[in-house]
This record gives sequence, C-alpha cells and structure tokens, in this order.
Amino acid sequence: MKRELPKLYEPGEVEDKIYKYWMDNECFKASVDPKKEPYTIVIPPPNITGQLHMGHALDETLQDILIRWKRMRGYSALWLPGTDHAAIATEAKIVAAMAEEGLTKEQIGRSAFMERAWAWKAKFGGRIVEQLKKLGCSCDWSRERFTMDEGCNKAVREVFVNLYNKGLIYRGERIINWCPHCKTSISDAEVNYEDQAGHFWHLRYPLSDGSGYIELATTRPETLLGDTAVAVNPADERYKDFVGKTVILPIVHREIPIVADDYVEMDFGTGVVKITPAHDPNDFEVGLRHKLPVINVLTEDAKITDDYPKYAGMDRYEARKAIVADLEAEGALIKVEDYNHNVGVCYRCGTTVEPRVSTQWFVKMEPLAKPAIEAVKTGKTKFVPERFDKIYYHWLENIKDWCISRQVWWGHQIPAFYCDDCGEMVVTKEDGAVCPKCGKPMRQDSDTLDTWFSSALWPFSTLGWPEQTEDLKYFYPTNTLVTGYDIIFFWVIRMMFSGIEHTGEVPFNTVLIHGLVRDSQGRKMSKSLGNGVDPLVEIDKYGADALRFMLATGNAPGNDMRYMEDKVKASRNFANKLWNASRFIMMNLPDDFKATELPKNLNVEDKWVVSKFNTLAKEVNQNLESFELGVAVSKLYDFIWDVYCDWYIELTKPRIQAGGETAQTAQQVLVWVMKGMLKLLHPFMPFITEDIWQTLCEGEGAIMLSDFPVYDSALDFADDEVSFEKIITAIKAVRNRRAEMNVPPSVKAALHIETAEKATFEQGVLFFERLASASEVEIADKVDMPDAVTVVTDSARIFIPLDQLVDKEKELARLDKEKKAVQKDIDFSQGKLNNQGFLAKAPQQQVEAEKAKLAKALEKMAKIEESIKAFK
RNA sequence: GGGAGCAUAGCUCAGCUGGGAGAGCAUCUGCCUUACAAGCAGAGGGUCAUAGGUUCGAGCCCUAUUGUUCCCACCA
Repeated sequence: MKRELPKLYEPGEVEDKIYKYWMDNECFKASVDPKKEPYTIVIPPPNITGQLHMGHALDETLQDILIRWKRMRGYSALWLPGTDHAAIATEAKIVAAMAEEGLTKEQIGRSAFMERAWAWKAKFGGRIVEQLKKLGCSCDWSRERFTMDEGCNKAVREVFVNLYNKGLIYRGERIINWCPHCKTSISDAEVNYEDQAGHFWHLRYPLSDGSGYIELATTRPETLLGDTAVAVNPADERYKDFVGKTVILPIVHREIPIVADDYVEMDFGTGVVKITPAHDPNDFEVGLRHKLPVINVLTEDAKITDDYPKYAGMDRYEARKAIVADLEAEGALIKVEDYNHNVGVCYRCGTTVEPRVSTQWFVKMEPLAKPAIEAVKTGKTKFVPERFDKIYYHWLENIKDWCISRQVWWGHQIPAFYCDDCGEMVVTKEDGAVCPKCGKPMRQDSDTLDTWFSSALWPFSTLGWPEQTEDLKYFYPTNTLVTGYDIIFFWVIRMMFSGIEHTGEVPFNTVLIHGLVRDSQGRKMSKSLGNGVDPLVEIDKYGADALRFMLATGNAPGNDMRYMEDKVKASRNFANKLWNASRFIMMNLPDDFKATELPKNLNVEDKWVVSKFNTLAKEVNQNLESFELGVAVSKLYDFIWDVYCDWYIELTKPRIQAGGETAQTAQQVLVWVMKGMLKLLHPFMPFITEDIWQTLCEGEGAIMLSDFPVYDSALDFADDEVSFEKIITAIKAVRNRRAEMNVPPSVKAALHIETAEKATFEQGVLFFERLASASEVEIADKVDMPDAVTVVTDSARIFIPLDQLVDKEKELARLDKEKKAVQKDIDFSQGKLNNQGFLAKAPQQQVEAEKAKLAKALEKMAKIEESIKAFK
C-alpha cells in the first residue's frame, strides 16, 4: 500500500481521531497483572467548577509523560483520574447562580440546594475531563473517581470515625479564621497574608480610680467593643503600678482590668495592648490565661452585633470610622499614624479574614505529623527536587491543629449526631443515629468537612480503601505524585499523614514538584490581571503535542517557567520537522516495503546513526528515571533534528538515488531509526508519533503499547562513530570554508583529500559530493596543490582548487589565524600535562583524554604548517 | 524575624555526581539543494552578579556581599 501524508502537519485533524482510537482500543486501561510490576499515579483532582488552565496543562503533561514511558517499559501503568468537589469554591458558584434567579440557599433549604449542586456537578464536572482528553492524557477513565462519590464518602466516614475514636479528632470552641464573604471557617493554610496600608490609632484608656490614663495603640479600633482587658509586660517598670488596677473602656464605659502577660513586647508601641479575646488569636490566648470573658462583637458577615445598638448592622469598616469619630469626640484619641501591617485574607476570595471564636471540629496534628516527618527523613518518600523537604519539615514541625469543619452545605456532612433532648453526641459511620440514652432520633451536625479532608485520602480511597481490594493491594502505595509547590501544604502533607495513619504506608514514593507557569513577563497568570493563556486555545493553534513539548522543555523541576508563544511555535515547528522526515521516508519506500529488522550489512554512516540512537535511548531512560524530563526532551530534539534529519537523511539521499543494495539498506535503517525515535518521543508528543506510526507501521498496533527502546550493547559501534565523525568534520570544514568565501552551492569544485586514513575517507566520497559541493573527490596519501584553498582538520588536509577565488594573502592570513587558534589548544593541553598536580591527582581517564587531545592538536598543527610552507 | 529559589549570549532558559560554556528565539551572510522557507548551510555574540576561599582544575563546592522572586512567622 502506498503511504502518503499531507505536506503540513495538521494537529487538529489527527488528535481527536487518535484519541478515539486509543479509547476504542482500551489502551489506557490498567489491570492487576501479577506478571507485571505496577506503576501508579493518581491525578491531583481538578475542581469540578474548573477550566483547564496552564498550571493543569503542565501538571498533566508531566504525569502523562511518566505514565506513558512506564507503560511502554512494561509496567502495569495506572493513571487514576478524577475530580474534586471543591466545597467552598463550588458552593460559591452555585450561590452566585441562584442569586441571578433571586434565590438564596436558605430560601430553598438544604436538600433542594444539594439537588442543585449535584445537577451542577453533572453539568460541569465533565467539562474538565474532556479538556484533559484534548491534552492527550492517558488516564484510565474506567476508574474515574469523584471526591463525593460513594466510595470516597465511605472512606471519609471511616477516617473521621477512626480518628475520633482515637482522640485525634475533637470538637471545641476555639478562635478560628472566619471568612465573612464565604461565611465559613477556614484553615490556617487557607489564609494568605498580604501587606496592607493601615493606621495605628493611639488611644487613651482612663484609669477607673481617676488617677490618670494608660496609652495604647491599635490597628483595629472597632474591636474595642469587645475588649475585656488591657495587658502590659510583667517586667515593664513603667507600668508596674498599673497592674491589678482597672480602666474604663472608652465609648462602652465598661470597667476592665490591667493584666500582666509575657506576650506583650515592651519596646513595641507604648508597651500596652488592648485585649479582645473574641477577635484576635493572641488575645484569645491571653484571655485563656487570665480567664477573661470573651465578647463577640461581630456577626458572621462581619457586622457589629445588636449588642451595640449604636453601631449594630454596620460592617467592620464602617464601624471603624464611626468608632474613631466617637473616640475623638470623647477625647480618647491621641493621634493617628500611617502603618503597614500584615493582614490575613481568604485565599479563595481575598476577603480580609476575621478571627472569630466558635465551635468547630479539629484534627489533632502533632501525633500525625511525627511519622510523616519520619517518612521523608528515612527516604520512604522523596521530594524532587530535594530542597522541598525543608519546607515540608518546617511546616509539619510547627503545625497547629487543623480546623476541618466548614459552614457550607456542599461537601461531606460531618458524621456527628446530637440528641436535642439530652445533649448526647455520637460519632458514627451509620446514617440515622438514635440516641443511646433516650432512644430518640438524632440530628446530624450541619457542618461539612474541609474539601482537603477527602483529598487527603485520594491515593487510597480511589483504590477501594477501606476495603482491601485487589486494586489497593496491587497499585498502592502509588509511585509518583506530581504537583506544584503551591499545594504542598494543602494536599501533599495531608496525604502523607493520612496515608501513613490509615494504611500504614506512605501514599507515594516520590513527589515530583513543579513550578508555576507565568506569563511572558514573569507575572502570575490570574483572572484579575486577565493575563491567563488558555491551553485549549493554544492547542487549537499549535496542537497538543506542541504545547506539551514546550511545557516539558527547558525547565528544571521545581522552577517557575514563563509561557512564551514563540516557544510553542518552535515546538510546533519541531513536530512539523518530524512529520516531514516521515514523509520523506514514506515517499522513498517501495510500495511493498516491509522491514522492521536492522540489516546486517551496515555502512559506516548507518552504524554511526544506529550507535548514536542507542546512546540516546540509554540517556533518555536515565534522564526519565531521575525526573530530568527537560533534559530528556532536549536530547530528543537534538537527535531528531540534527542527527537524523540534517545528517542521516541527507546521507541517504545519494544512496537512494543510486539504488540497489545500498538503497535498500538505507531505507531499512531509515525506518528502523525512525521507529525508535517515534517510540522515544511518544511520551512527550503522543499524537503525532502515533499518527506517523500507524501510517508507517500498519498492522503493528499502537505505538503507545509498543516497547520503549533501551540500551543494547549489540548496537554500540563506538569505533564507527569516531570514524564517521571524521568525515562529518571534514564536510563541515569544507562548507565553512566555502561559506567564508561566499561560494554558492551551485558552484562545484573538486576536493583533493590528503589523509593517512584513506579507508575511512573513501567511505565518504558520495557525501563529499552531495554535502560539500564536490564535483569530484580524490583521496591520497599526499596531495601537492600549492594554489588551492586548504582546509585542515586533525585527520586530513583538503585542497579545493578554486584558483580564481583564491586571494593568496587572505589565505595566508587565514591559515595564520587558524594556526594561532590551534597553538592555543596546544598550550592549554601542554600546560595541563606539565602540571604535576594534574598528573598526580586527576583521574587517569582525564589524563589520557588530555593526551589524546594534544596529539590531535599537534597533528592539525603539523598540517597547517605544511600548508603554509607550501603556500609560500 | 526565619527560610528557600534565582542572577549564564540581545530575549527566554538548559547545564546531571567539578575536567576548556549550550539550545530556542532574535541579529548578520549565503541558499527556493526534488521531506520540510514552520526549511537548509554558515557567522557574530558570554571576565557564567561581585569579592574571597577549597581544589591540580570552579558556572557547578564553601563563605560573605549585592540585586531579585517566593514561602513561613501572632508584634497589637
């Protein structure tokens, strides 16, 4: 059959077709196969509300490269996909959508709301999955999971109850981070800190006994309503006599004590702090130590409560203005300073977080953190690159209890049940609990769990845990987790301690950390800046392969990268180059061509390319093994473009024209190396490689299920490589010379090659003609052509009789320049070899290499000198 | 306040365990050579941030400095 391909590669046309082919043939499906070793990656589940962005594209590309490579290496490779319910984020979207209809969630009630939420999930949950497919992700879709599906729910309950029974989950009244916009508590990890310009209000609190006043400063005057003390440092001489006295709180006119506490820094501000236990984490601690009352002055949307009628209903910033005005009127305001301070904001919506006292559920972290630290210290789990383990340790060593309850409806409802009659509480896996004391039906806790609580179980809940399924036994622990450094705290750490606690094993052996994809100016891509680049648009323009290739190129693990369209274009050009190379091959194959084996009678250039390919295969595997994906990809680029296309294909042209046996050998080698290259490149550029493969190797099945090339000692032709490089060096030197003299390729000239290695050079005659514009080639021990242009390499002197173009003086000057360059090499090598320290301490191999280098340089020098002499 | 990353060609970045600096893009020159102008053949361009140190030998290891980015941290 005649194989034909269009001239320009059109990714859009082939990608969908190829993906469908893979799906139809169940190429992604992983099975429990005792004969194979498992290799598992669980996908960081994208949010159901999400759209594929560049960060995903990078993350998924890296995972797909690894999983495709391992699959081809003979592993039972499972890439387990799924999505995350993204509690707060999703709920916010649904609430916003309902607002358009003029509805609130309270109006429709919890169960109607959940119905809407599930409908939302059904509608949008599949969108991102389709987008992953566009990228070429080889996930086992038959195992697709969702953090709120039945199995995950079961795992969540199991974990909650286990931890509760062990005393590692508890309920209590604590000060937590409250987002007034999302109207829920959030964890410490969900708070970002940003510098904000604010003010420092210096206030006067009069002493109750009328003996004066105490001055203090605050950034949040409105919280004064909830002040229940004023604190000073016990060692502070200035305030020694004040401790134990009371002050009258301005505006409120409540009498509150002056207490002494180490928390107060003497040399900051006035050394006096107002204490508002309900609205500041430190003050809360001080309050506990001094048994101070806790007065909450803010509602859940950060408005002043009805307890203060004058300010009731004002939001915290309005109230601040009003209170400052009143303080001033009362004469309690001393002065206002500008002040920059760190303010916590909700990482999701950016609203300033309000510390707030409330009853929440917490995970006790210390006992869980210890084994998680140990697992990395003992190397059970490794970070790539290593430096991230420091961040990991630091976080875990300073971890505080994890607030896991959220005041939203979309999520896993906390499996705690209360008896409204007797106040009894039970925590159970079962629904519909009945009070063990009074036998009455109990009311389930209305809060839901932090979305990361279920994500933390992802590596094992998705494999069937708590059941001891075959999948779990075979695929767990997973091998590699690929994620950005920005979610180490949210997710990686929580999976680590969860995996260890509940399965007794680390959830993964390696964590491959990547950076952020920034815009071309190095800014973070964000909605508000509008600088985000949509991967799907880029795929449409350049193809998924080009985008993937770009994302994998020129980037080391853990480092941020910039998205530059020119880089995608370069990748697209590379794909096109490969495409055209395959076109060339197919155009030059006989219709009945059938070849897979390497022929026996290889020419030196065949051995050269095969041997170089063999080295490439070795190195690509090594690089992938050590997660140097960027290095692997650039080696592939160099080999395919330079070695194969620019050299080998050109070398085969005269042979194919000549016909006969040499043509046949060339064709077979062309195809053999092409097939190998396609396989090596497949994990990076799955679509185009599959497409070419299916055309070139009809009947051989999918490339994605073929064997990945590895090093083969039978293909190692090191000596032939060296020999042939001499011919290449000579061709380059001739071309170079001709270019310097502006001789166009159409002007042919004879080449007279003087060399001691006649046999080697004779193998290159065809190539000198074709690639060095030679009209004829003479190879001899000795050439005497005083008027010709001379080209010198370390293994030959080449004479080009371009008499009319030769400018004797210029030629001499050039030779002299070259002589100086070679002399520099000689001096360098000799200097090294005369250095006793080098001879004594450098490895023998280095010394030998240096000697060889010197010998080459000396040979070249001799040839140059001969040419100069002859010229004169 | 603590910690980390980065600083290499005009631009964007590679450079694995230390052995005479690389790629892509851009620039310049010459080519439409029957796979590819999304191409081919050439060229120019870098005291690898600075200063010390270790070493026979440093872009790479150590110390300090400068610039820059980020993470963590309760100074009201």
